[in-house]
Amino acid sequence: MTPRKKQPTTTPHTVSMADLARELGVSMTTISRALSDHHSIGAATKQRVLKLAKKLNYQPNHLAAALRKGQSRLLGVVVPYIEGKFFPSVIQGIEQAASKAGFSVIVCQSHEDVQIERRNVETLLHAQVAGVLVSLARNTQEFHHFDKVRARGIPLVFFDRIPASEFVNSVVLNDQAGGFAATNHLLEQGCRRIAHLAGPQHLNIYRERQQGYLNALAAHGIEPQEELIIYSDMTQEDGAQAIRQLLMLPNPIDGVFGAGDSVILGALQALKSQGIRVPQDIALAGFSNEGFTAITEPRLTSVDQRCEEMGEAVVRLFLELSTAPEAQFVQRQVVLQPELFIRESSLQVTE
Amino acid sequence: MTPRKKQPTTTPHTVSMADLARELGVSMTTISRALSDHHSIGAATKQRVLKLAKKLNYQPNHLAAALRKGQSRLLGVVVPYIEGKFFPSVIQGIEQAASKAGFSVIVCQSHEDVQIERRNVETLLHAQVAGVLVSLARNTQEFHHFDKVRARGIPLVFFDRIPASEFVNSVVLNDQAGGFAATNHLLEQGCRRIAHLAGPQHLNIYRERQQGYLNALAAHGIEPQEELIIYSDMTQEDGAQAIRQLLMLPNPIDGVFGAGDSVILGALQALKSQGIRVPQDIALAGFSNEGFTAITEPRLTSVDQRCEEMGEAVVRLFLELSTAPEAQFVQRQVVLQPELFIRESSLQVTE
DNA sequence: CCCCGATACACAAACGTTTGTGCCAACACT
DNA sequence: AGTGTTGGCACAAACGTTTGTGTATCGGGG
Repeated sequence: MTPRKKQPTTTPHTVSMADLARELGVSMTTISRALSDHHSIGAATKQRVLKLAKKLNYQPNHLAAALRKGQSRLLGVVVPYIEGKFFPSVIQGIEQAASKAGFSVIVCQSHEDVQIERRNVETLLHAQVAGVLVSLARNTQEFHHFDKVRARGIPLVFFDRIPASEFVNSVVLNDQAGGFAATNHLLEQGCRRIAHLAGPQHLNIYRERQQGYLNALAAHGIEPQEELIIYSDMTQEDGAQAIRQLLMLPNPIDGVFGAGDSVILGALQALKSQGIRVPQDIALAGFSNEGFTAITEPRLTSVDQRCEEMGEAVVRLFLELSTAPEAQFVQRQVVLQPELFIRESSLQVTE
Repeated sequence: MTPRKKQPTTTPHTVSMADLARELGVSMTTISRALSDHHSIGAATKQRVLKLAKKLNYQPNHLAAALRKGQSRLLGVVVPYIEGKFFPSVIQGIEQAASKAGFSVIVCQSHEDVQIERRNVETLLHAQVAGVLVSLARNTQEFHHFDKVRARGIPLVFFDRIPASEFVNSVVLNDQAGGFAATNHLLEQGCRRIAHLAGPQHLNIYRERQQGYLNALAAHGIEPQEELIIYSDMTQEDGAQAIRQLLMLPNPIDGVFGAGDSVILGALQALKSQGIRVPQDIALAGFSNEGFTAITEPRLTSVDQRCEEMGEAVVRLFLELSTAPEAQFVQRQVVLQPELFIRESSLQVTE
């Protein structure tokens, strides 16, 4: 009875640096340095190591490296949600730029809940990420959960939805320019009484969009009217509700600029159900350039947010922070320029 | 001159188990076991450890644990894309179930490219994930890049888009039942010549949906017609193109079942631009229950895919595989039942 | 001939956990 | 009193890297 070896159903023992070292009769130091192209290793040795590594299909254990070096090649991202167009596109930009720099990306959703946002940040720290990239939940008004990130000396970058009046690094769209462009466009199309469907004012983006709206009115010498500004959470239903409210005003409106596309979609549906023509009676313009803006009838004019550029910019900022740690103490803000996509919902109002 | 201590601008030295041990005058073993609720540690000691850990704000280094234990608490997900509704929702389900089980989730997009898919798998293995969850890219016809995953003994679960004729664990929707339900519904509404906008046949989901279509026809004693089945990549433009082609047939059609919502959206737009009424002249039904199905006019009937349930099921399957490694050698397939959402695009065709 | 600086590599100590094994005391049982 | 059992803890070796320091050999400049 030949003592047959037990089947290696156990862990297939991934090949480690130690194996390479034994095989080549050199020390692990040499292996490590050869693989990371250290200058103190001869070209010939490097070649031998590389060759053997390929032959044995050596896979570096990044965990061990991360443990030893105290930092991983993982990037953590926290976003409110990943439905719609904006965040997926930004994430796409982040992934692309990150992978170029040799980083992988973890994505977490806060679902607009600061509680979950807190947990997400914890999760990411647990995963020993090298950086944390955040777009805030709607109800985040307090930012202590990010202190831990800074305390660990990990770069922290906010994008799009950033903390108000905090000393942070961030990438944002010039929302004010976007709001201005959209409103200005409506004005140029002949609108004179333009309503604004505004978002929660503690979020920078909605404040800025509204400011753009106000500036555009001012630029055309039009006095803003309080009754024309409707605040809400920007859902589709909110948009319909707002329209019902606006239609009850004595002086009819002739245009609406919404700080989001969903709210404008709701407005459009409410208008159509009342038999009001868009854009002939009331012109519409939204914000975000969501996919469905090209589906509705008429198609919706909207402000595009340069999503992928934003993702790339976020990663660039992260890389700067991580290579120059002293830069932690200066505040950086990158501002991207939006672009207005003009479609039928706002065209040919006059003539 | 008091010799003031140098500012600790250096690494804030995160508190480790060693610190706890020193503070409490016990060994690290005790700390580790107390924290993981090991039975050989006294209740009193556990309390002391837990209390101190909280007080010092001890954060476990999961990297070290993963290194030691040879497995992390990270789950890798590869999907073709994260736009639209389906994948975000599935991911949502995955995240939820995973976080309950103490896992975090990394998401990668293959962008429908098998090359990138390969790289994604590599990335995930580098990140030392505990499991790999995949929905295939459109052009993935060969599966060797997944061998490495199995070789490392890491659970591998496919969902929705799964390899044809491979020995794998998977979670899928009963696409055939979905195709049947949609087509059957059109038939019940009075349609008799129903076209099918089919997808790439090497993808299981599209084959199944088509089979459901054929079965429904057969169940009503209707002979399928080759000319009524149009194959494409299922984009919006493909849908419009297909309609143009179908309208040139001598015998007019009275219904269309599309294997996706985008392709049906294109069809709807093409029909409307030709002045053909939906659903009076031609009824429509799609697949996926995308968000925009409730926006179009008329709203689109569509098959819902139980996205979140799928995500949960995927994680459940992963957990089974990882706790019972011998189960690696049996094939498991979970099948979810779809649900038909009936809207105006298919209603009241007759009478 | 001596010293200096490269060049090329090895030693060994980290990084922060987990875990098999060993030790000791206390207790219960025959 | 001797034997077995159990509870409670410590020792030390892993896991797979990275890296500061040490130490040869060699060539060339003084």
